[in-house]
Amino acid sequence: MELDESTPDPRVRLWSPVCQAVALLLGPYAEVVLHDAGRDRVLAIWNPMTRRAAGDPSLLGELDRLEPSAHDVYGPYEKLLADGRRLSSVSAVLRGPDGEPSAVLCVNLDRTPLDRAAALLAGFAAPTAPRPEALFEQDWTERVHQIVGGFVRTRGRPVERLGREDRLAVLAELDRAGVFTVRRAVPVVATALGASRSTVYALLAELKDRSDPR
Amino acid sequence: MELDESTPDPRVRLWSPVCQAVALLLGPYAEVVLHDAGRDRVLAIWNPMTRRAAGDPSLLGELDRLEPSAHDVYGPYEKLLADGRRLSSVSAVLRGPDGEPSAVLCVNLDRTPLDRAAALLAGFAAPTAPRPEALFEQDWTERVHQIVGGFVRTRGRPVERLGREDRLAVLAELDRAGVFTVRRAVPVVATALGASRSTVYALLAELKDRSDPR
DNA sequence: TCCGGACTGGACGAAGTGTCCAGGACCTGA
DNA sequence: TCAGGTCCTGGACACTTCGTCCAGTCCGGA
Repeated sequence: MELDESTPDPRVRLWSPVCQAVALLLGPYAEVVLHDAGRDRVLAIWNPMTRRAAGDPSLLGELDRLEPSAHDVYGPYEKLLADGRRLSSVSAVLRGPDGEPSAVLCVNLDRTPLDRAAALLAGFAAPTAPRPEALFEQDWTERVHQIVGGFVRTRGRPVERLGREDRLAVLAELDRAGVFTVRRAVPVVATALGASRSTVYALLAELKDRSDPR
Repeated sequence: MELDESTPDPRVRLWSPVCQAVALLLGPYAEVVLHDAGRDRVLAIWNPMTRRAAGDPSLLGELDRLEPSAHDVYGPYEKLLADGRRLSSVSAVLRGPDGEPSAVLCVNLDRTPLDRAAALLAGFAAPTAPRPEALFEQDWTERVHQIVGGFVRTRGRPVERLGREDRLAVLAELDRAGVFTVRRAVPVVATALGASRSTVYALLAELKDRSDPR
């Protein structure tokens, strides 16, 4: 475990045993993080999988997805580490005796070994099956223009005359279509929309914070 | 083992040790059958999964699929038992000292437990509702694992034992699938392949200059 | 035991990404 | 016509990701 020794937080003392237990149980492939939700900082961390330590900013957007929920538990949802590892994560809001949120617990489980094991077992002596031939959308540029074009048609006015809301709507659609997971997509979209790169980023930011006003 | 004791066939004495070894190795989920190809009868059987015994007709069409082949080994192919169990089967033509076919060996492996285990592992802590919706290609990470997994299956060896050529082939396939147009794809692929980022780039470069030696 | 090829982590410059800001275009009401 | 908005823009910037390179390590074969 790594702790900020200078400030022995009572919350850490309170929850440390559970965290430690979970960390031990799930072995080297699970990281347990205790967050200070208010300050967006790491309170303590067990089996860290990245370089984060107590006191660091929380990062990783572990607290982003806490949309209202009846129970204080979220997930499991998928996260992707920079080095490519796939994580399954669950989060829980921890409340003090007064019922007020006091910390957030996150458990991040590295799925890679499981995935590998599953693939291994599934492949063991398996019949040489036809490959799951699966192509991506080859020309995503085409797709962008298609979407923009379709939108323009429904609004009945050319790209240059699209208003702010219109552009937001197109961008939302493009985003839903996953266009922005593709490399170099933003400049292409900007051009297709007849807007600048800056504007696209600005609109994108606005979209994000409309759907998740924090 | 069940043998037709009344006719101690020399072929059985000859092949029995191998058969027994295989039967022991693959435990209770594999059946080993020695056929008299000419007479279409069972010569001997280890760990029988059905009621067949030595002397019974071969049934099951185990000898049907022996289309001409350079090597005398066939499969693995899939068979289905009456009770629904999925089998992976391999057959081999066994030849005597004179080079003439003398018997046919079949190993039938019950895949059900493996399939179950694979499903279990794959589902362990799996995200219930992964990331956002997407029309384009929502979980390309999944796709990467599928492609790699499928490939592993055709080669019949786990990821860590793939040779250089194998890896090149997987990468070629991933590339054809357009995986590398996606942001942050390389680290993910590297992890899935159990290789380093450096290696993936190196192999990718080699692929490129094989197809375009300039 | 040594050798050579393949893989690795680390380092690095190049490219791409996202944010910020000081203009400037445009609208709108006075 | 002007003042005060809003929105967009290009440019500058810090930061991340990409792709390359290299010295060191691992490993199988002579």
